[in-house]
Amino acid sequence: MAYQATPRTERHHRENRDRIVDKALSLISLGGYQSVQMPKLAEMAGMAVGTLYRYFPSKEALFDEVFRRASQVEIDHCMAAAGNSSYGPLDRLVRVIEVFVYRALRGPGRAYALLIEPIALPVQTARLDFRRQYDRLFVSLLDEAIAQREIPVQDTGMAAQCLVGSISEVVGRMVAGYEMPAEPDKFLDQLMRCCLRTVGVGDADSARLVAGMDSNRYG
Amino acid sequence: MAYQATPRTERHHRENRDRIVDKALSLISLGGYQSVQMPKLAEMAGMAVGTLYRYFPSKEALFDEVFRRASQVEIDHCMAAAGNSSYGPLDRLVRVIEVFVYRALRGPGRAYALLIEPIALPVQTARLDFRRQYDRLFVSLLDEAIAQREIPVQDTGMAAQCLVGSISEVVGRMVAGYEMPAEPDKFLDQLMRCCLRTVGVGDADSARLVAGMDSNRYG
Amino acid sequence: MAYQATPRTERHHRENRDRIVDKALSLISLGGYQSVQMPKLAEMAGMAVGTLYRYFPSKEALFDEVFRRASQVEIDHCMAAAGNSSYGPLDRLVRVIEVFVYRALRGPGRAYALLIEPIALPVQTARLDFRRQYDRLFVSLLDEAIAQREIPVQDTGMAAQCLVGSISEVVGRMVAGYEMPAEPDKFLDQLMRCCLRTVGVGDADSARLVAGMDSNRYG
Amino acid sequence: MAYQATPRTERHHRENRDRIVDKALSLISLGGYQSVQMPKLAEMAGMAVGTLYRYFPSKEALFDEVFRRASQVEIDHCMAAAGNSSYGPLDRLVRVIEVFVYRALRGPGRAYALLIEPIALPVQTARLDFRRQYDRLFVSLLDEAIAQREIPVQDTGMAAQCLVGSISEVVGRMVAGYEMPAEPDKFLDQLMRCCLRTVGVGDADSARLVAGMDSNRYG
DNA sequence: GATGAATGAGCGTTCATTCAT
DNA sequence: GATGAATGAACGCTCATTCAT
Repeated sequence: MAYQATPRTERHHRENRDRIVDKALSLISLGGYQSVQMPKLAEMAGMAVGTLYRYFPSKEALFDEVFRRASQVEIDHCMAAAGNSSYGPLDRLVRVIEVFVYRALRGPGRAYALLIEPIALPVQTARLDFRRQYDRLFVSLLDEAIAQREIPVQDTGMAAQCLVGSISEVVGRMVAGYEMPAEPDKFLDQLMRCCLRTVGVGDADSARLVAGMDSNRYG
Repeated sequence: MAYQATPRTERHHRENRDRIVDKALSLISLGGYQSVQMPKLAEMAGMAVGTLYRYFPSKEALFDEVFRRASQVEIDHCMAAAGNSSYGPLDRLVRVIEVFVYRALRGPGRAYALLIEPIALPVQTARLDFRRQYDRLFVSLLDEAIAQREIPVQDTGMAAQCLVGSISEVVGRMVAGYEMPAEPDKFLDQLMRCCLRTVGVGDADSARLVAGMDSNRYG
Repeated sequence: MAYQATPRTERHHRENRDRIVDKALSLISLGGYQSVQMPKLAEMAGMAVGTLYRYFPSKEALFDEVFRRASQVEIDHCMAAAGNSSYGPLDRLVRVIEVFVYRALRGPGRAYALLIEPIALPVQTARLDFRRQYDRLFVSLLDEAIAQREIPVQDTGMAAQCLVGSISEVVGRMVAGYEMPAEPDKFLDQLMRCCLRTVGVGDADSARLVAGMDSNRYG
Repeated sequence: MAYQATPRTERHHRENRDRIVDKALSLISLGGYQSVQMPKLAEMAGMAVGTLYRYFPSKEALFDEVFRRASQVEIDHCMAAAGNSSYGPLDRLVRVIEVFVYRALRGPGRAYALLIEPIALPVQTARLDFRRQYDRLFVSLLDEAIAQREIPVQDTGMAAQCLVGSISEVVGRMVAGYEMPAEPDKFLDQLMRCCLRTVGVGDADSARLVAGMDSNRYG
């Protein structure tokens, strides 16, 4: 056999790395970053402490990776929602926000860790990157919406940041208190109207956009 | 002796307490909450470790005080901007946002600590309180603006949270990177337009509102 | 007035000293030696911490004094019981043991502190002195009993130590657990028989000696 | 390889644990429980502080183990002396007391720590257990002696406590002062007579029982 | 490559004692 | 003589990291 993309050791290595990240994310989702202790994590991942350090030079580097991976999963879900080109850009923006919010509500521990939980400064950079990815997603949708004259001309970079900030603030406050809103749909509806106003869509037009939302679609 | 508001011991006590809080805030502004170690702080404040504990029962209690004091200064500035009743509610909202942003830009370390710096959970509560005070301020201005038909009827609680989130996000990203925007005035102008759109003010009307802004007024 | 045994300052000094010792004994009786903290004690005694150190050079010295005074009170009660010369020496021995046991049962915290509570080594010396005083009391009663042929000739020093040990052990176990025996009178009766056997009095003769016991006599 | 009772790591672990306990007992024997400080102990045991905590979850747990081990050695010696069924129960009682006393005289530091040294309350429980084991040993011998009509019917539980108290008191005073009696044999003889009287054996009969004692037998 | 026992600097906190006022 | 704020050495304990096997 001439070609072997992933020889046994390499696959093994990747599997171990994945297992570490997985278990770390589990711990973080349950008890936050500070609940992760290297010996405990090693045991959960079925390996020795020293082995952890073959895969990650430090706890911080591990957290960075965990953070980036978990973020990427969120981003991917939102990208998927944004990518369905059979809808207009504003409809897709609405879908993205829906996905963001509903996923946060269903995995509040993870959302808390990604959005607001205290973490070492260097990892904060990753959090900023995470948010910047949302920016880019929003910017592209807003630029498209402007091109199609669905919303007025505006500084889309700034608008995107405001969207990220608004959604994070509202969702973050909820998950920080581990309280779910009494009527999630109505709550989301109000948040959505604010977000749409932020990009120049009046409440009259919002009504049509949010009409088709169905919370059961999102996992 | 007719007047002795603060006898020597009382003044001394307050001065020590203030010095501790000051030094702690300095440390926090430079290296974040986690960089504050009681022995180090004691040395900086020119006293023994035990003395720290005469003033604060625990590190956590100290952080709480530091946070609340610093927050209160910010809130007070914004309240002052909101209180000038010779202007309409929207004008005052614009002034509050201006103050919020300019103060953050001039004291980025402090703003970072107040807005986004990782911190122990119990102090997070104080941070939430801090944000809720902004909420209340915004809600009262927005309710007034609705009553005067300056903005459309809306969920002002949600709008207030979105304002806090938007401003915090935008300002926080700046101070997290310790980068100042190239053109602060133009930058603030864009942020203001977003905030105003969020509460239902179109860009056409924004122009008038932001016209009178003068960044030199704020310290 | 030519003679003044206790000038004002001296009386004041003694009163302060007494108050310190009293309060310390209260604290000890409630929470043990380790519950005594100098600042707390100073407050209870209505004086400053520094003043405590004008009366006692160290905490240990204070404990020593407290221990000796409290011991002396116990010893005095037992001496009183031993001193009533209208009874025979064995009757008086029985009375002394009764007093010892009943007082311990009524003030278990104090008894625990005097008999078994862990304490700094130098104060242990005072505890040994305390026990030696009981020795002497027992020795004198036993010598008298031998002279009157109520008990056989024996090493009364050794017998006295065994009495102190037996009573302390039995009482100490009770107060250590803060459990009172279900039937104190019967319990004391059994202990008394053991003690009397130890000095050579058979159970037949014990019966007569313990007959007149009345627990209501002792405070 | 047919036999490997203790693989290297296990043996190593046990050796370390033993070394810690040994060093702790040395420190205790010299300076008492309160003289044991974890950093100091770690140094003496040739390991880091953290390593101590791999073997014992807390200082208290360590003390508990040290106390129980040292106690068990004493108990075992006494049990051995009690178990030689070729002698009658009273003879064996005498042997047990002999062993108790002689061992205390030869290791006064250890005896002091086990019997009277001040110690944290939780470990006091272990000390009480230690004494209760002696109780049980004495009770079984006394019950047997009553069955064989060697001693009169009596409350053997109470008698056992009195024996433990008497012996501890007498031995404890000696070791507390680190003074050895001038004539150990005669001293033991007197103590023995007291103990025997306590269980109802007159001095006349004691003489026979103590006749065969030989202090050189005990280590 | 994997192991996991060992490390030790560092933490927050306590409290008997001191000494300037 | 009295004060009580200040002291600071010492405590038990943690846990990310290392390295001999």
